[in-house]
Amino acid sequence: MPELPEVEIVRRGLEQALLQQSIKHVEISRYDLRVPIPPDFATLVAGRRIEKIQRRGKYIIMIMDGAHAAVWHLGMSGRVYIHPADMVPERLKHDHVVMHAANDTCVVFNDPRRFGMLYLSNASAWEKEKPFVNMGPEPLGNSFNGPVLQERLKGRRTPIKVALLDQAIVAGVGNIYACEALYEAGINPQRPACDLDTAETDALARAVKLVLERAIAAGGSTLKDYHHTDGTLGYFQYHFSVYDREGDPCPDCSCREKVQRIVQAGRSTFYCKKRQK
DNA sequence: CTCCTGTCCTGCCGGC
DNA sequence: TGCCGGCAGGACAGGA
Repeated sequence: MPELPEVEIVRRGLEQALLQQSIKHVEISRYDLRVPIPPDFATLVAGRRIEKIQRRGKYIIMIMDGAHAAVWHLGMSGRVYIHPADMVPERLKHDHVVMHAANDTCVVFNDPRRFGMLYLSNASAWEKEKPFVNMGPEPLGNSFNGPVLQERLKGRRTPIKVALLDQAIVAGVGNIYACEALYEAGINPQRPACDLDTAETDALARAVKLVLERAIAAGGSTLKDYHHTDGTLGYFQYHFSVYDREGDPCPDCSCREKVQRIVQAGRSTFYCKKRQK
């Protein structure tokens, strides 16, 4: 899925297309996402004006008049297409939700694996919902830095890679950027999280910020089927240092090592065992 | 508390 | 060509 950078790109696209627009109507063809869409979602959203579109971790929150907030997660395979008013969108398999705005912009949520999530909350209380109660700091905000990260890793003997995937440690980091940040910081993904010293957590916090910012600047990464919200492809030029590059030479060519793939907590980790200590 | 496993679901790719 | 196993960006529940 969409990790933080991809979700942020989607958020920006939605903001451009929908801010201050009213929702004319919503078509829902499948309610049975992993967490089902509430049956009255379409009814409650119809006629509402979108006042703000926020992101928290990998979630998008659309604040509407009438004190509603739509909370949206794209899961592993979710995509958002934004069709301008003059385009009649072709109906694709797995288009589960189609929102029509007053200006005839049409927003489509397509999610083959249906791991996504879409529900209604309250505009002033969405942060009290389950996903956000224990969520860690926003990595790109001022409240995330080396000391904060070190504090949050205290007592966690789990491998640092696995800890980075825990949304309670830091929000929005997924499998790709966890690998990339650890490579950038030169830290072995298998190190127990609480063993990192001050200099290392400092380097890691900086690396997390760097890889996320870089990816946002590149327009979100293009991986297999990731598309921008306008349906155009992302940047093919952008590629990862280690993620999905097993056997490739380490991009830090001075170490002359090959990228390794291991499995941690059931998920692939890619790293350079020479560069990452 | 932490940590480990299994599960939800479809699509795609590689091997035979 | 087709079938089958393994794997995929996430998050949660349940149990040790």
